[in-house]
Amino acid sequence: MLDIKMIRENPEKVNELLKRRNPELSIDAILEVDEERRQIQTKADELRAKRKNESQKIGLMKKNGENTDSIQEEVRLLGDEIKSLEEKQVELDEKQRDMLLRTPNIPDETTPIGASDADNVEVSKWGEPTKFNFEFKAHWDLCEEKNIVDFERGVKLSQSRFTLYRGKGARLERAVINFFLNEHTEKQGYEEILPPFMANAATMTGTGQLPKFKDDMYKCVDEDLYLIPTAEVPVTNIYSNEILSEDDLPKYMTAYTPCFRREAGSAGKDTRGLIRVHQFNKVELVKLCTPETSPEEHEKLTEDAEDMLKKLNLPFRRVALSSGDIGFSANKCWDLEVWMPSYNTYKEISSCSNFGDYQARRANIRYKDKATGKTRFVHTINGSGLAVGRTVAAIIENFQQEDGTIIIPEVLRPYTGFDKI
RNA sequence: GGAGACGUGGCCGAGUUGGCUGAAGGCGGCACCCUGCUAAGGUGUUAUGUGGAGCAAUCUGCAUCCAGGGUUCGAAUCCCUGCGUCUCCGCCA
Repeated sequence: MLDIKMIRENPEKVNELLKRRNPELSIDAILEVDEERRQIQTKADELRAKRKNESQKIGLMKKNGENTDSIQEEVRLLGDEIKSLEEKQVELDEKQRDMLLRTPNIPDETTPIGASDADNVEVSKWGEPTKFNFEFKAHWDLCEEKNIVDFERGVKLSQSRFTLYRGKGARLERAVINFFLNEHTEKQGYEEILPPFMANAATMTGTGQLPKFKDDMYKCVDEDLYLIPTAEVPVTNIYSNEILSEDDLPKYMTAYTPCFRREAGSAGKDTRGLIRVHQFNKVELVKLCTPETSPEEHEKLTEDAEDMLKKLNLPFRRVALSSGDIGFSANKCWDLEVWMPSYNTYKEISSCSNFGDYQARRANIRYKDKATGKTRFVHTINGSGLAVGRTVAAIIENFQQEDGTIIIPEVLRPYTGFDKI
C-alpha cells in the first residue's frame, strides 16, 4: 500500500511513476476521497470534543444536585450528529483503503521502463544453452516413458494440471526440496520455516493477493481461508502488526511449501508437463530489512537463488523486469530463467522482488529505528529459491543422455540415493 | 464437539455499585545524576493510529483497555455477537 501522506505531497511524481506501469493508473480519485475524508474527520473530532466536555459537566452538575434534563437532551442530539458523521467517516476510510489496496506499488527508478515482458532486459547469463548431438526429448515425454510422473492419473484424481509424481520422480522432487533447504539454512544463513498452507484474508491482503487477485486463488467454502499461492504469503506476514527491534533485522527466512494457483487466464499456455500446474512445490526465500539495506539485500538474495542453479549446473540468465511486467506489489524484480530445451528458450524459475515498504505497510510490519527512536516500516524482499517442479523439469531435459538415461547432478546424489534415472 | 474461566500498555498487574483513567503500582527499556570500579541508589522518561498548526524541533484535537455491534448525557467498566487463550470431559493422527 502506498503512503497516503506521500501521495498527498507528491501527486505528480506518483502519477508519473504509476503510468510507467500502466498508463491508465492514477491516484487523483484517491486524493478526492482523502480530501473529503479529512474534512469529515475534523468536524467529527470537534463534535466529539464538545460532547466529552459537556458530559463531564453533566457529571459535576449531578454531583451538585442540579437539574440536567435540558443539557442531557442537547448532548443526546449532538450524539446523533456525531453518529451520522462517524458513519460517513467509516465509509470514506474504507473506500480510501480499498482504493489504496487496489493500487500497485510504484516502480523503482532503476526498473527499466516498458509496457510488457517484451521490454524486459537480460542483464547476465551463466553457462551456455545445452546442445545435443541426438534427438532430445521434452521432459513430459521422458517423464511418461520412465513412469516418474503420471500425468493422466493426476488428472483423474483431481483435474487437468495436477500431477502425480512416483518412484524416482517423487524422490527427485523431494531431493531437490531438501537440497535447497539445506543450502539456504546451512550455507546462506536463512531460518527454516514450515508455515500453514492455508491463510486467512488479512494475511492474503498483507502481501497483496487480496483484494485484487481473488480469482487466482483457491478458497475454502466454509472458512475464511485460502490455499497459499506461495510461501511468501505466510512467511512475510509472520511479523504482521508487530514492531520489531532494529537488532532483529535483517530477518532471513526460507520455507518449503506447495503452492496452489488457479492459473485463471492462462488456458492454452504451457499445457504440457510440469511448467504450469495448479499445485507445485517451491522453496521460497524471504527477507525483512531496513530501508537502507534493502537494495543490497535484494541483490544478495538473488545471488543466493542463482547459486542453486550454478550448483545444479543448469544454464540460466538474469532478466530485469520492465515497469509494465513487474508484479503488483513489487518495485523492482529480477527473474532468473533456466534454459529449457523443449521450449528452445529460457523459462522463469525464480522471481526475486523488492517490495520496499509496500507490503510492510499493508501487513503493518514495523521496527523501531535505533538512531531516531521512531517506528518505521520494514522493507520486504523475496524470491524463489527455487521453483522445484521447474527445476526437476530442467534437470530432466538438460541432463538427458543419448541412451535415454537422465544424469542426476552431483550435488543431488546424496539426496536421491541414485545417480541416474 | 460439550462444560467452565478468562482476554487491560514491552511484560506483570490495579481498576468491574458507569463519570475528571491513556489508564495506579511494579518489572523491564532509555536518558541524566551520584558512589573512584562493580553491586546498590536518585531523578526523569517510556504506546499506537489519525486530523490540525509550524520549514522544523515541537505543540494540539480525536480515537484506541481482543474485535464488532448495543444501552447511556457519558463505558476499560453494563448487554449481545465473533475471535482467541486456559482448565476439565469427549473424540482423534
